[in-house]
Amino acid sequence: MHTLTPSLPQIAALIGEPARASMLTALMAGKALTATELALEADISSQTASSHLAKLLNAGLLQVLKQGRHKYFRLHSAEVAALLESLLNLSVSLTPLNVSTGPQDPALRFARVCYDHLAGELGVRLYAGLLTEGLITEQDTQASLTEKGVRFFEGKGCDVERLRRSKRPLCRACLDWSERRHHLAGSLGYWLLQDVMSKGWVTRQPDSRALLFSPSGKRALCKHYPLQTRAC
Amino acid sequence: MHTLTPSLPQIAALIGEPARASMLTALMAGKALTATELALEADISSQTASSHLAKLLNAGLLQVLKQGRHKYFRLHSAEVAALLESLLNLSVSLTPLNVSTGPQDPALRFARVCYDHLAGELGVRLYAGLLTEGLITEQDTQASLTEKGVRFFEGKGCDVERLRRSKRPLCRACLDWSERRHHLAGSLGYWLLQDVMSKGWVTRQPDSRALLFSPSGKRALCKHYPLQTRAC
DNA sequence: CTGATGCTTCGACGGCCATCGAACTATGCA
DNA sequence: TGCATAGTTCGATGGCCGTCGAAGCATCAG
Repeated sequence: MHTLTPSLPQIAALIGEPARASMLTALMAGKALTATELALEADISSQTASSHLAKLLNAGLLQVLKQGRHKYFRLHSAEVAALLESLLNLSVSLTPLNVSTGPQDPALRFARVCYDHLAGELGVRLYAGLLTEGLITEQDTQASLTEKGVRFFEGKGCDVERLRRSKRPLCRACLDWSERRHHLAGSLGYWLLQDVMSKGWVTRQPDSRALLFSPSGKRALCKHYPLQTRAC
Repeated sequence: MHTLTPSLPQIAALIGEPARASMLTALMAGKALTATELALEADISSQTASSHLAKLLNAGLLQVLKQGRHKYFRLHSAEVAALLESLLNLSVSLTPLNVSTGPQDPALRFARVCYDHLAGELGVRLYAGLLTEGLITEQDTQASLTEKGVRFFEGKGCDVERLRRSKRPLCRACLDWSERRHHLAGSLGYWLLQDVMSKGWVTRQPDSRALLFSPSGKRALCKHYPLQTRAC
């Protein structure tokens, strides 16, 4: 429960502590994690983690779900995720271009989860393909589904109208951490990731944001979605 | 110049210090301010302010412009402003509804500048009016100009296509600090404020984010733009 | 040159808070 | 019932950093 109404600098200070920032970015993957998992993620003791998590809860940045002797934490709302995302984007945009960006792990660079949608090289190529096929249009960080795009996704079994009625924006362009180009976020980005996961084309690597594509899954993705070729 | 590439928690920690947060939010008004003005704003000595400003500059959050013996600071980019805005929005949305929100000054509550667009009661009523007239549509924080809206604004002398080509999004719904309802942001929001200011309907109060509408200016605004009535 | 103003650097002080050991409670398993 | 594990509370320690006084540059006015 929130005891004090957190002000802007208080929220920023909470995120400004490296251990807490580690936990929060770990939760960007969208999965709920336990206190010990988060302690490992941040490389701190469980006591310290407990104190941090209490503060984040108290400020309303996290939700908690008790299950037996475990406590599962997740981000409180999409607004919190959006804040973390804009922080991440800013830190990326402030980083000089000559240093290598993002994670080193090739699997992470290739395909990973960003909060709840597809990121990495594959996410960027998919977004670019949707754009060149005229299925979405872009104006800065604001993307919209075209008429053609609506027909395309409904042909894949997506209830676009239902997504549109949800609280989150339908399409958003999210700046990719490692690629520095946009990938698809928003409720449609969420639906898309769910779709390719439900079809078994991809599986989540345990304890990581990385996504593992089977060879056949990768072929299927290329066939059913317009991926831009690597070259460009 | 940026010596180190600031990471996410570093950026957050910079904003998390109350004095620095004061300076940054003061700069949200869009005007460039001198070091002493910012020191006054944050209620700290000039030495301390100098140290804070050096850190913000070094992290790439601010730009500086030397003019004689003065230094004018402003936010480095629209991305920084967007980050501050999402922080502000989150702190508003986390604040319980039973406490009075936003500034006490009635002039500030009525009309003020939010970075570079119109906020306050008038901004909220204008946004609602645009919505009910079908000039814009809204899906969560994503607003778009309708065909009718394009014709409306072009009739007012706005080059919508040019705005669309700018780096910023054309329309954005920005959660109003005092009113807790949306007002119009994005490049169109910027154009609109410039328009009403160039027409002399409103003037900026010196050293404040408040906007002063003359009686005739207010009438003109009501006549030329669809303001929602106070009641709703 | 002289004085005034804007801003910076240096150094010392002080407070806040992240950290972890130790001890404790709560849940699950056999 | 007893042991193991998850999580919390308390207290002591230590480090980081915001703060301002004093002194030092730079710029401008005369």
